[in-house]
Amino acid sequence: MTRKEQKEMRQKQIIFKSLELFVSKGFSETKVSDIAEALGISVGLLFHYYESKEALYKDLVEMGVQSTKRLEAIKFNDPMEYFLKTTEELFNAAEGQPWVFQMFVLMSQARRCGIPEKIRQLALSVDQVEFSAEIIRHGQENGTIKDGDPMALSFAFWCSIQGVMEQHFITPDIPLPKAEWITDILKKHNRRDDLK
Amino acid sequence: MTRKEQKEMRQKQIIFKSLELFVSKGFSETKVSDIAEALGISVGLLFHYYESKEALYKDLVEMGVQSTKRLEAIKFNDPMEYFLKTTEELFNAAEGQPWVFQMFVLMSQARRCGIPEKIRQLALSVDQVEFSAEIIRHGQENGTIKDGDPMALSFAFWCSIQGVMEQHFITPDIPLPKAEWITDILKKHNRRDDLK
DNA sequence: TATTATACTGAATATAAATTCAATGAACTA
DNA sequence: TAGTTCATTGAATTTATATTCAGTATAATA
Repeated sequence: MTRKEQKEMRQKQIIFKSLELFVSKGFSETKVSDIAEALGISVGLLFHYYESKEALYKDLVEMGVQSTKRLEAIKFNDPMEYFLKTTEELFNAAEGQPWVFQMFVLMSQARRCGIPEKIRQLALSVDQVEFSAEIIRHGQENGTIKDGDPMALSFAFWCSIQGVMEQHFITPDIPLPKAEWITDILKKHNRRDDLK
Repeated sequence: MTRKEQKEMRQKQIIFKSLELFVSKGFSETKVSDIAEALGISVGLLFHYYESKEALYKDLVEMGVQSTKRLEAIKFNDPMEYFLKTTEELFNAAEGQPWVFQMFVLMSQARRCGIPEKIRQLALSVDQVEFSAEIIRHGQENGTIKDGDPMALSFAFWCSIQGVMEQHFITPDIPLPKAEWITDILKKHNRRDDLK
């Protein structure tokens, strides 16, 4: 194997394994020795590739920023379609490529206190809530999304996605919800309260 | 002040302040010195009251187990009423008595890896998802709750609550959702797809 | 009031985990 | 092939933090 190949392979190994560990155990709870052990390499080698545990984590958050931005680029005709597509895409990804949604969980983790402030700010720099609130406003105008503070609705939607993603990581045996269940948080249902 | 009073007051101080810190920063990220400093007492005194950081955390989780059980005791006539009442209660509590919902967040934290295994098991011993799935089954029978795997629906509901609670702790400025938005995840809406 | 118990402190110790480093061997380069 | 670079290791070092401890002050008790 050539040097270049070897290096790239190691970097990928390290990135993906540490993502997995950071997401399941958290930043502080994950020891560099855990990562090294999980990869079957020495701790020293980790420091050959990353100058510090923090730098490794920062690289991951930067990856997360990128993939979050990609979420915002999803094309859609109707607001509700955006949320349905996004949710489906995330839930599907959760099955096939674990890293897509691990990323999602990581980003939320990184926004909390207890994370080195610089990295935290980086993670806070992308924010779906505000972005989606704008789309929700359109949906309210064309009558497909229920009334209410768009920020609060957006918040409710994303928190739910977040909650599902995180919990799914902990208990992967419980089946994921259908995307429509979650988007029902936003959807305007034509009233027929008389039934009640 | 009498010795007894003094002791009780200190214990309360320690419990509530450490709950606050553990919830916002996580178990490992919270140093015992952080807690001591936040209370304006010496580190030594903390160890006078609790034999270890772990024991302190365990006490909190035990409190959490109690309050979770209290949630399960809520009286209701109709399944949807249970979920609406529960959600409203939680969201209201989130305003007045922060500890109620801090507890909620703590319990989820405690269920993750990275927490001493014994404590983790304690936190896992109460589980709203299974409990609520049963209620959902009733709701499906009487036609008020949408069709689908009751476990998955219950999971979706509780994960959403979880997500909202956690995020609200981080960004308390964003208004909390209306309880009905969240319960719409479960509610059976009479179809009128022709509109679409 | 004298004695005892205990709330409390700050510094000392132990420990675990991040980081550094000197040494080894395998791939490149001339 | 000889020399250079770099991936790799394992042990040494540093640092951060939990825990312990010897001593002080304040409330209870006789």
